[in-house]
Amino acid sequence: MENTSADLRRERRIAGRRQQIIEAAARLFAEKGFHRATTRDIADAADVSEGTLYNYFSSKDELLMAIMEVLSDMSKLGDPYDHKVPDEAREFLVEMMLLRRETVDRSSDMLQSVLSEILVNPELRRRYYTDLVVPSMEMLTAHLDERIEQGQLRPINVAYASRVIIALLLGLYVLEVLGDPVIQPQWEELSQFVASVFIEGARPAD
Amino acid sequence: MENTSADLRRERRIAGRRQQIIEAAARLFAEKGFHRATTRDIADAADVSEGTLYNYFSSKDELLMAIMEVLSDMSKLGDPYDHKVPDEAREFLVEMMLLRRETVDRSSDMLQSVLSEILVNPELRRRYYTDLVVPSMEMLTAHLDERIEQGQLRPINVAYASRVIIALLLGLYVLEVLGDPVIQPQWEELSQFVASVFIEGARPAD
Amino acid sequence: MENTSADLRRERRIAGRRQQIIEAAARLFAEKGFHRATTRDIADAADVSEGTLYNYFSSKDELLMAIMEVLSDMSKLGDPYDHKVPDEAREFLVEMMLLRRETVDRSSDMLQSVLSEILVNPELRRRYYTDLVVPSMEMLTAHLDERIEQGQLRPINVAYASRVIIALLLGLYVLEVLGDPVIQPQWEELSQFVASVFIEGARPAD
Amino acid sequence: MENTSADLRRERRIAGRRQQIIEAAARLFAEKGFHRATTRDIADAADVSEGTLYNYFSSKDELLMAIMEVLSDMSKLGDPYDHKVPDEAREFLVEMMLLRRETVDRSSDMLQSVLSEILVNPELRRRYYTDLVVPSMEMLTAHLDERIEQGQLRPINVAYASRVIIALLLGLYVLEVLGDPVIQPQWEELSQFVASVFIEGARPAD
DNA sequence: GATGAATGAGGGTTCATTCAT
DNA sequence: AATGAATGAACCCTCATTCAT
Repeated sequence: MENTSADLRRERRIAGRRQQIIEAAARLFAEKGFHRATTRDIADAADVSEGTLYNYFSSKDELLMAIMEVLSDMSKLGDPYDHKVPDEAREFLVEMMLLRRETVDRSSDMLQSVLSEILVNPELRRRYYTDLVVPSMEMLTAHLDERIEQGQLRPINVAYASRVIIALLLGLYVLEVLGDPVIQPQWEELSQFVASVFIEGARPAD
Repeated sequence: MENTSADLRRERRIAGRRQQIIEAAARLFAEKGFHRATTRDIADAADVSEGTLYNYFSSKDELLMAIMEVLSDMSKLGDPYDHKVPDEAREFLVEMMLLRRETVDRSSDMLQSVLSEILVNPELRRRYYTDLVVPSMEMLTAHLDERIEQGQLRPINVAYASRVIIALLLGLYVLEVLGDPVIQPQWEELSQFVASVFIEGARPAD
Repeated sequence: MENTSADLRRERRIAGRRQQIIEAAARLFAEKGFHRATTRDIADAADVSEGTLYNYFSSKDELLMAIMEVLSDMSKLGDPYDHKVPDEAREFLVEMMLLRRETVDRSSDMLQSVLSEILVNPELRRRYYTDLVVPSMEMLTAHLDERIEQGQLRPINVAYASRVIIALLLGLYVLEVLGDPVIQPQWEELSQFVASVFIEGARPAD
Repeated sequence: MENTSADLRRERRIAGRRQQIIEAAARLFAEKGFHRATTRDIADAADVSEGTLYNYFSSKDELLMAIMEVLSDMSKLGDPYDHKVPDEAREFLVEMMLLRRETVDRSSDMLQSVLSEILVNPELRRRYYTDLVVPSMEMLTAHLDERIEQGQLRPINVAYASRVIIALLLGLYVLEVLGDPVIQPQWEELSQFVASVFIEGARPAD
């Protein structure tokens, strides 16, 4: 049975290498951009040779796709709002934004590395939209529908609403990357703000 | 003073060439991305030689900065909401989004060419933030302040509100670029939706 | 008119460069083989930069094809046996072999560079066969037919005969490349020998 | 003596592996050329690992030399014309060409794999010439000498004659590789033709 | 002996930039 | 001012070879 254990160890090492490379690449892509990060940079950062890099990924593009896939897998881990869904719409929104914060913090490099290339690489764009945006949107739509049905929200257009929410989260992320000094440190207050406006509106009390 | 007239003509020709090159570059950057568009591509598209291109811009990066500058100049053309500011908050929001549509439509290539590089190029990022985002944010803040003062809005946190609005517009633009089939064609309805939720909230009528 | 002369000069320089590169490449391919000669080697030998090399040929393969083309053009310069065709079959054969000698001597590098790759590169092989072998064979066939008609030769199978002669020349060239010490220095005697056997045979006089 | 039998088995297995690898290599070298066939290709085709390949051959070049050696050994298997040498010169020539056909058919891959590299690799060239060409030439020379002595041929220059014959066979092989549609299928007729011309010449009967 | 992951030198190719014309 | 040929650094990728298991 030593075989099994040896094989296991090897497999783990291999899986480790893959992840190691992906993480290094994500870090560098986020830092200097996909095109300015050379395969040598990545290999060095991942502490492997360039040759090894190509044993795991058939091209630099493939490496980007692999990052994309990790992101996609991370978001596929089931409905993030499922456990203990707050039964108040406002709480739900706040919770959603806090979850978003966690996700972004955990996958910051990958998100950023992929984001800028997305705007410019059709294949990647398609995958991002179908694998990440669409599922999020559908999940959100379903939740909103339910809220409306339960009378927690008035019957708004959920197609628009989910787009607006997704766009808002995306946009806040971009602003954050641009260096906005407010968004990240005051995320909690911002969440409260968003929820409050979304639920109550900004019209003056009569 | 034939000199003056000749000089004028020359200057105009030069300005013309400059603009010609900038537009070609923006088109290509938007289409294939900054790094995949070669200086030869740009020269060809602008109908000049590569050498000439370098008579007008000292480097490819400089060309990107020039695009950035045009964008920045376009947004500096005074407060876009100034003329006939609607005196109702909802109208103001709708108007703002329709204006945004126009701006985006007019400068789509430039916006897209710059956007993906922004996420990855610190210098560009800084300039985009200070030259485009901050001014927009300040203008918006001022307007919101005024609305609040006039009692058209309740006293919300304008720092957050302006960020949320900017983020929303940015995010919608990104979604649009990603290929979302709803946003661009239904922009007017979306504007109404956003204004409606922003003003009245999504809470059910009691 | 200075334009014309300048243009002319430039065109000549360009044509010169092309030829310069082709010759350097042929020399190196012949010496070390297509695969062992690097583009840097070639550029150095041609006294240009590697970049320039790619301004004239889109790839290393293309360079090989260009050599092939030169060879093909050289052999297309009309029937080499046309002028003063000896009216005796034996003289014709001798003349043919001496001509062959000249051709080989003049294009030795190109021949050798192309030959080894031909055996291994289908596209090149096809081109060599159709562009060089077939025309030679047809020309030879025509000549033999004529000789037969004129009664200088008995009615042999010309399809076989031309193949045999072409094969013989090819084979002698290969042997020469292999370092055979007899063939090249004694080419004239060899020519006489071949003609003599071809015409009279090696059967003992009765 | 179980040792002996085990050793024997081992040796046989080893010899088997060696041959297996050589054959795979020859096949691939013939198909795509020495440089385009990677060690991985060869290992896969031979159904061994790349590591194993290097247990049997110290380098890729060595593998080519091994193929060369096999070829050389095959031709060393004694005078192929020895058994029942026809006592007529014409028969001898025909027989020789038919034998050649067999040899070529049997070792086609090896011949082709080695041939293109020969033209380009000095060491290989030397070995091919001394190990294969020279012996063939000597054998042929001896035979011709004998024929002349026996009065079956007139006293031609055997040094030239043997070179011409070897060159012819080599050249026909090259033409065949180039895709000539006549040579291989009509080898027998071609043999008759060659013998006939060689013996009787192509001069018209008076 | 067998394996195949790891290596890294080196290859072909691209492209921003320069400069003589 | 305009050109475009020339440049060469730098990139992505391949592959023969090694070596720990």
